[in-house]
Amino acid sequence: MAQSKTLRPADRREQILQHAQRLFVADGIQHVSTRQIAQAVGISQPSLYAHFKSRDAIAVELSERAFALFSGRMAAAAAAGGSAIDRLHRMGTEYVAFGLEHSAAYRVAFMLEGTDIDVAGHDAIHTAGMSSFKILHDLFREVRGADDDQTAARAQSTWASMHGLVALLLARSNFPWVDRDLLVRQHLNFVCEHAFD
Amino acid sequence: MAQSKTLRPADRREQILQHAQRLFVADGIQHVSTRQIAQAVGISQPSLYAHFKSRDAIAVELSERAFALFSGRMAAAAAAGGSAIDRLHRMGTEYVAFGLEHSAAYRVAFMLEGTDIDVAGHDAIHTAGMSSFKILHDLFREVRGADDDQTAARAQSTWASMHGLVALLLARSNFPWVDRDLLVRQHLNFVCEHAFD
DNA sequence: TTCGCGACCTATCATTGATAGGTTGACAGG
DNA sequence: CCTGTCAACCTATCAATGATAGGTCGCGAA
Repeated sequence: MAQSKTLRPADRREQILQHAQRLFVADGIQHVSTRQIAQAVGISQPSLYAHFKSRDAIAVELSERAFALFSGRMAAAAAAGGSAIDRLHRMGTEYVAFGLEHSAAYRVAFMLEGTDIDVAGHDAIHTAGMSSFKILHDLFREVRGADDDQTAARAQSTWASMHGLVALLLARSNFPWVDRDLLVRQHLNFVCEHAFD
Repeated sequence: MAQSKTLRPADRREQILQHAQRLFVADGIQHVSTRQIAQAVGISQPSLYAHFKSRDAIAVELSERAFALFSGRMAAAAAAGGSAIDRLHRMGTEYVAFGLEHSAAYRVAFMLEGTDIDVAGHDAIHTAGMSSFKILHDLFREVRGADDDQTAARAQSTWASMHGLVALLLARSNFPWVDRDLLVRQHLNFVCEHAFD
């Protein structure tokens, strides 16, 4: 090790997160062991537990950070001008782009099969997800001028459509998809075009 | 054990599958250990390996069986009469109903996060999934009278919308969804209504 | 210079999926 | 009714995993 034997805790923490993120993205969260992470960092496996309560806590922290970004992007997309359909379209674009870019975080937050992580117990992720959905829900309330179950159902349905595209592209990457840009563009157009009918 | 010490292999196999299915549905596939399954059946843990190559092979076999059912239901929905939109609506209804009823199988096939199962290597599931998508794709080809990327994209987009609803309901069952029937009905109406515009 | 805190290590645990090799019950041929 | 073969089953064990216990030693404060 060229580096000094001990590091400031915060720095070591960042170092662990950085290596873990790289490994998670490369191999999938559940295929990365604590020993792999420790080896990449250059410390012993039990030393990880001085910085994180558990293996999943590392994944959760990475997701929390990614979802702070997510919330911001969704809010910005909703706040920017344009018609309601324009705003919805922009939110959808951001949603899909986020899911595909931060696939490891997205999996933890919305496709939590395969980890024991219960998102409900992690406020930062839960809050970011709920507040982002609230932005979407508010848009539907505004346009429809109502706050009933029908309106909520439309918002949830729209979310489901967005999620479905991201989730399928991530989970079945070997499927003979058409060109991804074409698919995403057409899907968003379809979902947004009649969203407020 | 009241039962005879040894069973016909086929019977023991069925017995294992039956108990495994119950446990998988109750606790989630990845939280069920081979020892739990063995104990439920009343045999030793290594004895499972006389009947199945691996733990995941049990989940795969259950999924294969469920997906045989799935293919049949999708084909029947497409073959029944009515307008193109009627047929699409019926397929969507069957799709969502299947996913929610056979959630463990659906997870293995389409949400394979959390297991090491590579569906691509399991022909029965892969074939059932592909053939079911082909039925959907054919419907779009028929209605649009074309077989181009646009048409394929519409079919894939529709699949994504269906999947999204099932996947989110399964993965985020604690979310404050509106009444499930209302949500499903409205989602299907929305997806199908303008599908062929 | 010395002392204490804590970041780090080695050793170890329980649990997991999976394998090796012996044991015994059931059934066929005499 | 014996006897040999086959295989379903068992116990013992493995390697890998996430996690914990307890000792060690470098760094900053006194």
